[in-house]
Amino acid sequence: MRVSRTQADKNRQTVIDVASRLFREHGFDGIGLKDLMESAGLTQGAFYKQFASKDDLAAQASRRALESAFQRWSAAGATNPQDPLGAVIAFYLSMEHGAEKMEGCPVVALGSDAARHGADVKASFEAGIRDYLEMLGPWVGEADGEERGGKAMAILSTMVGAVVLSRAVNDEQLSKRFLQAAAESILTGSSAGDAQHGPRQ
Amino acid sequence: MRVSRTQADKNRQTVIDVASRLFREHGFDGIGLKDLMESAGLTQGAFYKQFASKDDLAAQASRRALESAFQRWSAAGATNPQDPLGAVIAFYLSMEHGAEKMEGCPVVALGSDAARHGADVKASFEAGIRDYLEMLGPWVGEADGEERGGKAMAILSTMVGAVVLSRAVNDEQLSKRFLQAAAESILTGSSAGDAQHGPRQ
DNA sequence: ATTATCTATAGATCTATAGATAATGC
DNA sequence: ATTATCTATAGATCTATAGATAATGC
Repeated sequence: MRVSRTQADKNRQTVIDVASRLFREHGFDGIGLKDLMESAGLTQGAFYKQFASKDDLAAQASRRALESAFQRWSAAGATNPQDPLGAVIAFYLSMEHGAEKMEGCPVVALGSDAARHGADVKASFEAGIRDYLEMLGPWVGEADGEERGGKAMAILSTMVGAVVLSRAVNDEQLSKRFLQAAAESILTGSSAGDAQHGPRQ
Repeated sequence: MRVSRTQADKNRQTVIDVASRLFREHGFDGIGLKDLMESAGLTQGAFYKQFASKDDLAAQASRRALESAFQRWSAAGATNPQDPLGAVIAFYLSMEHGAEKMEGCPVVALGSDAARHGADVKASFEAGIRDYLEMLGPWVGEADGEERGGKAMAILSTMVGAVVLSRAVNDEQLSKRFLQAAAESILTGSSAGDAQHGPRQ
């Protein structure tokens, strides 16, 4: 029954990966260790040799989720070096992102949950959020220093809020309008709807 | 043991009120019916004569929470008829609001949870969110119709996102900066930090 | 007679631990 | 000899239901 140390390491990574997705889908309290471990191909009993507690896993899975989201941002930005911010916004503020809770932004999927959890989970979120901000900073096309940081924070707030709101309603049309309004607000730098009234949906 | 019909009605309202606060504090999955009912001064057994299921209560408590939040917006806006938007933002984007999860905005406290729940819970959120938007509409000082609606949606997104982000991190200074950056971004209508670099904290 | 609430409980699930097993690592 | 995983289980808690009780509503 015992496996090699490298295999054990791989198993632990798998658990963290699986948890980073299943927590986003069901919330920290919405899925148990039994289902989590079985989704990773192990049994519940193996859990406590790898993690101190469910909260410990929550913190590690949060970190992993934020890292993976950061890589998606990075990849999206690289598709259009002329306008990386536009590229990130195009995927982040899309209905597709709204639909894929499991792989989507962990701040949206678990932000409300994180606020209720301990310092470890919040530390994971804080580190990931700082990474987001550092990536956004050079893209916001503004002076420097404090102004730039402020603008990046405002943009990130708008993005997160728009997807949270779009996922909390039934009406798909309303969801879409939240995403569009946020994108327009960010890209025009001021108000929404300036450039288009037409049939672009 | 039986109580009058009016008393039973009052009890049901109390359960909904209590749930609207405790769900915001602990999440839908973070508190059980036993604690919920005892906090309302009843026992668990009385629950199912009043509600069809826990999800049913979640939907009703969400509606109640959104209504109560709407009234706070309304009251805040009324304190400064010259600048109701500024007044709402002053309380919404404050550290005090960040601290009071139980009485604060339910979209922030339960947005991630609502996205995972059924159509009833989402209907409650949708109705409340539409109320927010209708209130914001006339305040955003923009043309009319679609533009105004878009701007209201972008502003609401920024507000919700900023408080979600500010609650998900440990560093209080970072929390504050999210709230400030969002407020400045909304009030200047464009970028953040234009008007102030000084010691206003 | 009806019914709002109570006590009690069924049946499932939750986190965490204990002890057995079998393969690794020395 | 150590240890990663397994099976099994303790003890708590969860949602939901059943039946008893006692007051209301007719």
